[in-house]
Amino acid sequence: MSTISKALTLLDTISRLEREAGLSDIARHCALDKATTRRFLVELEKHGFVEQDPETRRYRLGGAPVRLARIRETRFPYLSVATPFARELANLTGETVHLSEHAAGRLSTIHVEDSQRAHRVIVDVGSILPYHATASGLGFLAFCPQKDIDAAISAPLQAFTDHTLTDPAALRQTLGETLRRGYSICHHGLETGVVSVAAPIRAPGSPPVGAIAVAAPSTRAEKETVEQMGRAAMATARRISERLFGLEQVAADPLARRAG
Amino acid sequence: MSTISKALTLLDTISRLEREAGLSDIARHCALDKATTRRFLVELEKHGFVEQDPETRRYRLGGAPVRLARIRETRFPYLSVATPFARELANLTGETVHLSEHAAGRLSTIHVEDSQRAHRVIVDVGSILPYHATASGLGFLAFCPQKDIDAAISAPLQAFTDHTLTDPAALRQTLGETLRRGYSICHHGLETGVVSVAAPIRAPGSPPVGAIAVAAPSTRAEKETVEQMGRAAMATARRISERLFGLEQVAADPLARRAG
DNA sequence: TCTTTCGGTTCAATATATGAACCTTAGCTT
DNA sequence: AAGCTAAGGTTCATATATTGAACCGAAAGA
Repeated sequence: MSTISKALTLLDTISRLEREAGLSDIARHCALDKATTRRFLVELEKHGFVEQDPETRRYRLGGAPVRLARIRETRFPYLSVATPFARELANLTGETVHLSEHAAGRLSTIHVEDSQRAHRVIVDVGSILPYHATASGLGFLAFCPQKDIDAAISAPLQAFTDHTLTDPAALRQTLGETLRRGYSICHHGLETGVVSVAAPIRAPGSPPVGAIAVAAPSTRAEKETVEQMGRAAMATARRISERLFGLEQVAADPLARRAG
Repeated sequence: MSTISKALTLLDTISRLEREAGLSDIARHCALDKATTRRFLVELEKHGFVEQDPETRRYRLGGAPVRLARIRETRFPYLSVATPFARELANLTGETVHLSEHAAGRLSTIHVEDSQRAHRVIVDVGSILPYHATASGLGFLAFCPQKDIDAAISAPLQAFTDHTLTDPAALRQTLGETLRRGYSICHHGLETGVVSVAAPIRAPGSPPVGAIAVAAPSTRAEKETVEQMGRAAMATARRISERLFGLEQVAADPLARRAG
């Protein structure tokens, strides 16, 4: 194992510890020699990734990641990361795939991979996806904190078709099912003749950052096909989430584990 | 130099690049061998600190720091505590406010609240603030122990403009004035046409953790305005410090700790 | 008081990092 | 289309950084 890997694993271990820890403690947790642990800590401290409390001599996570995270946020390449996965999912399912981002309290389409088929669903880049009437919206909302769900449901729920879910109680039940299932299903919610499935792109400790959805004409959407697409969307969303936020945290998330 | 340091320096270099960069580019920037650079990148990628775009094969900052930064924030909520105060200060002054954190021996910008005006100062998140050439740097350094001041002044002092303070004696005098005044003033230190003021965010018994600064175009920076902004920055910094560390400790005599 | 454990250090043994040379592919010039 | 350049990536003998048992002094328990 490379030195870099060992050091970054140590950093990860420190980040997982509930409280600041001493040298011997950290060495034990990482199964590393005390001398090695110390050298790693000193190097990491030089670069601000860990801090040592001058009084207790215990070590804690440093401030350097904050700067990196802020830079990352300003350049957040959500689109370029997710696009290849979306294309893959489009190739796999043969249906139109679209990617949405949560911003300004709304879910908006930021990328579309069109199905290759002549008879296909068209989704416009830039279109707003209502929470209650799209698979993306449901898949996103189901994994949000309760207060966000309450806020979304307390808003007026427009009926786009006669299948659109507008009853708060029914909506809550659907969200519960979605949460348990790991992906959402929406029949004719926004437009008749369209069935879609979606799964959230999830951030550790935050609401999801967006969703990825597959939309198919209902003539091609038998129960089994819908389930296959849903599972594929969920797997793709999971892979995107892992790429965006790191493997460990997503894997450690209890909800994600339950879903996977 | 240790492998860890080299790898973390590489990471830092990547974070500074304007755009995603290719392998050879990064190797050149870091003055490292291409093979070494590649191995570092692979290791860093394994841990999510860098990402490689599968299409362009270029490398960029990864998502792992986001997770670490979140953890850091839950334990030491500097950013989330200070941001509302920064916004308030920006509203009050009508000028761009930026917040910096001290880590790895450098002061880096971790948050910016832009002025609402069309003619305003632009500050990039992630940028490094030299001690001798920015209000943030001066405001931070003035409240550090003497040995830190000596260390900072003994380093080469680059002249960014013809107003940049590069004379050690003049710098020491400015730091003394800053300490007595409670906030720093910097005219055209890093860039001509910009005047800024800053005050340190202080931790009891330790050097400051960072600084908060107001930056204005010099056309709007008359003496009285600068003094107003300085006092406002100082008051804001004090309130942030109090929120982070509690009232009593921050209120204690600052100079008593200079020996530290 | 004695014992254990702590943070931290040393240095010979050794595992790991290194980089010149290499390969393949992509894009540009002639 | 041939020829050139520079890209990303790989190999392996050499060189160097990493390793950890043994060590130290201090402090916390017994």
